[in-house]
Amino acid sequence: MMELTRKGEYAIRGIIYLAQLPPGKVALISEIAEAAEVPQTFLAKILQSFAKIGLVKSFRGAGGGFTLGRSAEQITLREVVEAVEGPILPNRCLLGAGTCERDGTCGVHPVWREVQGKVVEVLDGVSIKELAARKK
Amino acid sequence: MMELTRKGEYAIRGIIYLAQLPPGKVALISEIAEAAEVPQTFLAKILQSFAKIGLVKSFRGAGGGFTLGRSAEQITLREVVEAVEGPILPNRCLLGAGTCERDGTCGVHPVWREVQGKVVEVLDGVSIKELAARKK
DNA sequence: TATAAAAGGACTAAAACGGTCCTAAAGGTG
DNA sequence: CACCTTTAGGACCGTTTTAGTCCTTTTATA
Ligand code: SF4
Ligand code: SF4
Repeated sequence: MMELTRKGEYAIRGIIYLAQLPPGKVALISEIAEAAEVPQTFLAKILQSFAKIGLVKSFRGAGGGFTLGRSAEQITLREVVEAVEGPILPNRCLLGAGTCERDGTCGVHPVWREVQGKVVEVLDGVSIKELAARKK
Repeated sequence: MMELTRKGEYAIRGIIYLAQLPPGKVALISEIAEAAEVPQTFLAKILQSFAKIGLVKSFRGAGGGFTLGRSAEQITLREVVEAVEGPILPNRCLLGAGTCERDGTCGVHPVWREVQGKVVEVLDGVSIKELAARKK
């Protein structure tokens, strides 16, 4: 249960690599992919989607590449994971009231909410900066 | 991320129904399925797998059906979920050392272990008995 | 023996996963 | 301007998982 997909794993590795670069330096997708040991074209898709939401910045043409969209301590692991996997939802009924017609009386519902809360708390508590530093 | 499948949801509903029955009473799969609002043949598969691991007991023939394998307070939500979805694993590398060759130096690894711990803690903390009582 | 269950196995459609590949667009460089 | 570099976007694809159904067999009861 609850497995991170490859996409999520790759995303994290890629963004940590970016965080380990000297600030302002741009990295080629080929460079990131190699360092993070991730399929290049797949990672490209991931970083492109990150660029759209501002998590990273991208530059085209010669001398282009990717950089973090903001400083590494302002990016949490949760953001990265959710950007790629969608919101942390142990069960569908957490999406909104009425998703499950039983949610009013259901005793399990609050348990899922608690699980969600705990996971979010952990993932929100760790920044990419921390992760980048730990690895060095 | 981390979504319970229908199978898991159905399993929980089904087993809670069993827990709400007077002790010793057996329930037909058709009865459970209707009460829990779950596709009958699908639930049958689930309960059959539960019977194999002793989570429920099954009786064939006229007057047969399903009962809990032990008392409801001795069955945790975690057991039910894991029986149907497999172990709680936010990431593959938690399966065992060496699953990811990076796990030695990886700073993210401990985060997943923490997530796993929290989720297991919550799910272990709630028994089917509690859930059955809450719903009544 | 007839009947009433669960058990087991085969099968399926649809979605998600885990990518690849090709073309287009944008930005530098000579 | 032409050319090269690099990301962006879209189409495509094989495999696995999900979410079931259906049919036959076995076991137990009446
Ligand atoms: S039955 Fe309860 S736990 Fe299951 S989906 Fe509905 S509200 Fe959520
Ligand atoms: S890189 Fe780290 S988090 Fe990712 S699978 Fe390997 S050990 Fe786990």
